[in-house]
Parts: sequence; C-alpha cells; structure tokens
Amino acid sequence: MSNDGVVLIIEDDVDVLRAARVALQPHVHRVETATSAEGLRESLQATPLDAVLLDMNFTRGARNGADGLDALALVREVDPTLAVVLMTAYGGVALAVDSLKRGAADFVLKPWRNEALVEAVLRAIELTRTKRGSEALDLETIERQAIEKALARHAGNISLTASALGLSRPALYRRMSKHGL
Amino acid sequence: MSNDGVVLIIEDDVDVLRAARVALQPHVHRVETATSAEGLRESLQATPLDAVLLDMNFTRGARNGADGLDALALVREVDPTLAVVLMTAYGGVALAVDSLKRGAADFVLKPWRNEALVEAVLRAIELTRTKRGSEALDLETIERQAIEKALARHAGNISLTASALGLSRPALYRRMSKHGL
DNA sequence: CCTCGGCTGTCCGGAAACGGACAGCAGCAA
DNA sequence: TTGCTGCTGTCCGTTTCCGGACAGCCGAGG
Repeated sequence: MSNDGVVLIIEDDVDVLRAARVALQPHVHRVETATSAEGLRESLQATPLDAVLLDMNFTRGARNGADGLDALALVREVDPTLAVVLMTAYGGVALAVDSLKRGAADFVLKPWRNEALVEAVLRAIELTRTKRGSEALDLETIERQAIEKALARHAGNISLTASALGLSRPALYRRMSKHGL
Repeated sequence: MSNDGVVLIIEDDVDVLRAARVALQPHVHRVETATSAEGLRESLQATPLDAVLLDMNFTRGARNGADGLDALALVREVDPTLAVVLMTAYGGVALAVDSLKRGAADFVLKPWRNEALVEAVLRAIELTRTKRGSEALDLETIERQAIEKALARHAGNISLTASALGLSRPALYRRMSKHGL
C-alpha cells in the first residue's frame, strides 16, 4: 500500500486533531489540518488532496453528525473522486449506514486504534487514485469496454449485441476485430 | 416510489421470515423466500429478482455475519446489478460499515420498524432498476456522456479534451456538433 | 503599438466505416 | 429428407469521417 498522498484532517478538538496528525504523519506525504469546515471549498480548490478525514460534529455539543454530512456533501460536490473518511464518537449503526450511503469511503469510531485509522485513510487514498485513474480514458478504450460488457450481457450473441448498442451487425463486427476480440 | 418488484427474502428463523413477508407483501409484486443460502445461485438464475433481503446468520448460534457476507458476495458475483439489503440482530458499527463497503445497498437492525424495512427494500428495488437502466446504453450515448465528462474536466477547452480522448481536434468538433453541444 | 502563442471554427482530398445483400451453417420441426 | 429459422462471416458501392492546413480571434508581453 502506498505511503504518500496528501490528507486533510478536519476536527475541532485540538487534542484529537494532534493525535490523528501524529498517527498519520509517518504514513503519508503531507497532512493538512483545519478545525472547522469554514473555507473548505477554497482549500479543496487550492491544494490537490488525496483523502479527507472528517469529524462529524463541529458545533459545540452537537452529536447528530449533521455537520459532517454537510461537509461530506460539499466535498463530493467539488470533487467526486476525492474519498472521505468520517469519524465520530457518537455514532450508531444508523448514522454509519447513512454516511456510507451518502458516499463516505469509511467510518471510524473514536477513540480509534491508530492502526485502524491509518489503514482506513490509506485505503481512502488508494480509492481516490483508482477513481481518478479510471476517469481519464481514451475514447477508444471506453468503446472497447462498453462492447465487451454488452457482449457478455448477451452471451456472445453478436446480432443481439449489435442492435442493443444501436449499430448494424457488420459495424459491430468491424469494431470487434479492431479491438482484437 | 414503485410498489411492484420481486423480492427474495433469506432468513432462517421462520417467525422472523413470516413477519418480513407480511410487512413487504402489500408493497411489492411478489415475495419469494428461503431459509438458507443453499441453492441461491440457482434461484438467482431462475427467477429475475429486483432485490434481496438477506439475514446475516444462518448457521445456528453464529452471530458474526460471515454467512451473510458470503451470500452477499455470491449475489454480487452472479448479478452485480441486484441490490441486497442486509439484516441482523447482532450488528455493530464495524459490521455495518464492512457490509456496505462490500456492496450492500442497506443495513437494517432486528427488530425493525416495518416502515423502515419497507422503505429500505423499496429503495433497493429502485436502485436495482437504476443500475440496470444505465447499463443498457446506446454506444452513441456512451460516447456522448464520455465527451461531456471530458469536456467538463478540462473546463471546456476543446484542444485539451481532444488529445485527452485520443482524437484530433476536428474530430472532437464534429462529434460534438453531432451530439448537439 | 505590434507580435507571439494558443485557441477556435472551417475546408477538402484521401481514407475508413457504413449497411444492405449474399452464401454458408447449425438446429429443429414437419 | 426437405424446408424453415436465425445466426455468422464477408463483399462492395456509397456515405461518412479523418486530420493537416488555413484564417480569424483574443490576451499577454515586449
């Protein structure tokens, strides 16, 4: 697993923040920090990040996780390829499920085992890389993959596949041989 | 939200199974049931399903959810478009997170509120439909979407986008006008 | 001011893709 | 057996697409 990558930690409790930073520092290239989601949008656009570690409760006394979910939504709006790991002390199953359904990459409970936190963040970095990598594809490659999937879905029947893809059978034929299958 | 769809429930406790069936019956087109994952592969290939509601512990006394996760993996292997809702009485946050990361559509705790169970399953049906719908696309549509994404990623710069997609600038030009943008 | 770099939009002769059509082949029913 | 059905693989005249090239445009820098 890679040991570089730039991680942003957002956590209002400075002690917890320091603990997280210390835990992650040796395993990643750089750690940035913030104590609130203020200016988050700007940070995202300024520095290219590989993962975000996000506390779910900023406003004093809050423990329903709404802050974290809002920030999660913001991150996913600005950069859908950027993986977010959520953390909270007050989470139940319902909140965890909701978080992941809203697109979080992982969900860790405080207090955490350092080992588990590091693993979650490294996985998130990897996930971000994977998403970014599979986004910038050749148009020809995209076509090839689409054809392969369609062929598989129709059990290799060329005529069916062709009409499903909206092209004539000879056309699919040519494209198949062009892509070497 | 749709009120048809075919749902398969897998649950070893016959009382719980009946309760789930009764709760779902009025909201879906058909409910099938099984008390173990035996013959699951065959069931999946035989009847076209729209969602699966899956207990996580079949073997007597087990409560770590391994059975459910295995069955989940099987379903996703046979039909990746089919959404699975997991349910368990013994779940903690860790198990819930793990389940969703492995591709479950939702995760409900027993005993459930009927309302919540129904909503989860209906959502799963919807999710399956969405995935299936966006799978069978025109090759031309796929190209169009790829071009739109690439254009957005390069902020509308046509020259850059063209080389990223692996085609000449005039070619991208023509394809753009062909797709009406 | 003027040039330079990089982009856009368009043209045109050569090249590639199109799809209707034809033959061949396997499975199946009469 | 014959006939029918539905698929595969290929041919060929027509249509479409290709990409190098050219002109125009705008903003940055001398």
